[in-house]
Amino acid sequence: MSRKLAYRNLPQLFLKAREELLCHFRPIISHFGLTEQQWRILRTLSEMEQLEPREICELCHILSPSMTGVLSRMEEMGLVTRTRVPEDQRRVIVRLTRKSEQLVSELGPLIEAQYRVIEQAFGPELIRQLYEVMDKVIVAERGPIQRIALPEKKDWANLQF
Amino acid sequence: MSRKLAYRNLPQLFLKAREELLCHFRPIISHFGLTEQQWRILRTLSEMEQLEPREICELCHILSPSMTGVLSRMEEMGLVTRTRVPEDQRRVIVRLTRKSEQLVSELGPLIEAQYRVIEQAFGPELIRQLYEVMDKVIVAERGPIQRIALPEKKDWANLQF
DNA sequence: GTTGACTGCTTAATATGTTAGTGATTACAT
DNA sequence: ATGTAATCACTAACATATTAAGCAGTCAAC
Repeated sequence: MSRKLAYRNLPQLFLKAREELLCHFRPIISHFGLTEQQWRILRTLSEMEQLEPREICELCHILSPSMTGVLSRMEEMGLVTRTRVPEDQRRVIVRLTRKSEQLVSELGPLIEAQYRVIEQAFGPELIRQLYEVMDKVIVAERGPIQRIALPEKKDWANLQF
Repeated sequence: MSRKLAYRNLPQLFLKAREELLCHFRPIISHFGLTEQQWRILRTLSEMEQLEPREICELCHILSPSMTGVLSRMEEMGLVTRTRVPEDQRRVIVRLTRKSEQLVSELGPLIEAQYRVIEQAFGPELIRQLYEVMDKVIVAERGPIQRIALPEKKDWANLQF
């Protein structure tokens, strides 16, 4: 009767490791009145000039329904502009404003400085391993992963005992 | 005029890698009407017999304000019981119910099976490296990490250009 | 025994995550 | 040309994340 699963909770491990890193950047980002998601978008847009919402979703790992709210708040703050594509009325182009370009040019160096501090503390070798392993997990040059068979669905939530 | 930061967005990389893993477990968990957080709690409680909310917060990486809602929903579903500690009226003991113990004993093996499939696809060596690097990031046998100096706060959000 | 600091859980307010579905628009096959 | 499917952004409903603050219970110094 084994009480413990054979495998440690891997997604939870990622969550913890991510927080261990993020806690060193969060103060910087919130210092400028931004959320972490907003900074991801600003950083990405500063490198890509202009993007459409679904491209930003893909690059920043934010789901489309969240993106709607995030972008409209950023538009209200004057951080981005949204313009419809004339040729395709469904699509939208998102760009940085002068204000947010200025913001990125102030914030970017601070983020980089913090990375250097972290690299110093973690050791460059660990950072290198980190990128390496993460890329192996992500790139995933493997075939589609098998999905195990699931038993018939029981509505545990409403099941009486 | 370098447009790109010298460092890749590491927290975002963790987010992506985590999602790459989680997407293989999410269907299993939601098949039983659970959320990912609920499963984290069930799994932890099944290994620890009984825990107090703040301990669950620590172990499952869920903040206290979220925990309140998650636990009360789980209590309503009959997955956990919450009883106050007589000696200290502030504290609470959370336990699994028979129903949720049953649930874990059904769900656990499925999760393990999926882990084996993933280990197969990723290669055992990658999984080993993964645990190794993650632990290095988390254990953090390093001194307190320096915090860079921040410039005077400007309220960019309301700044007019 | 009061006062004051602290602890543990909760509430409040806002932002985002997650799943499902809608409406308008475009692309495509007939 | 026209009906149909696909695409894209958005809305809705609910759960969780995040920060700040509230509130009752405990503990210790006075």
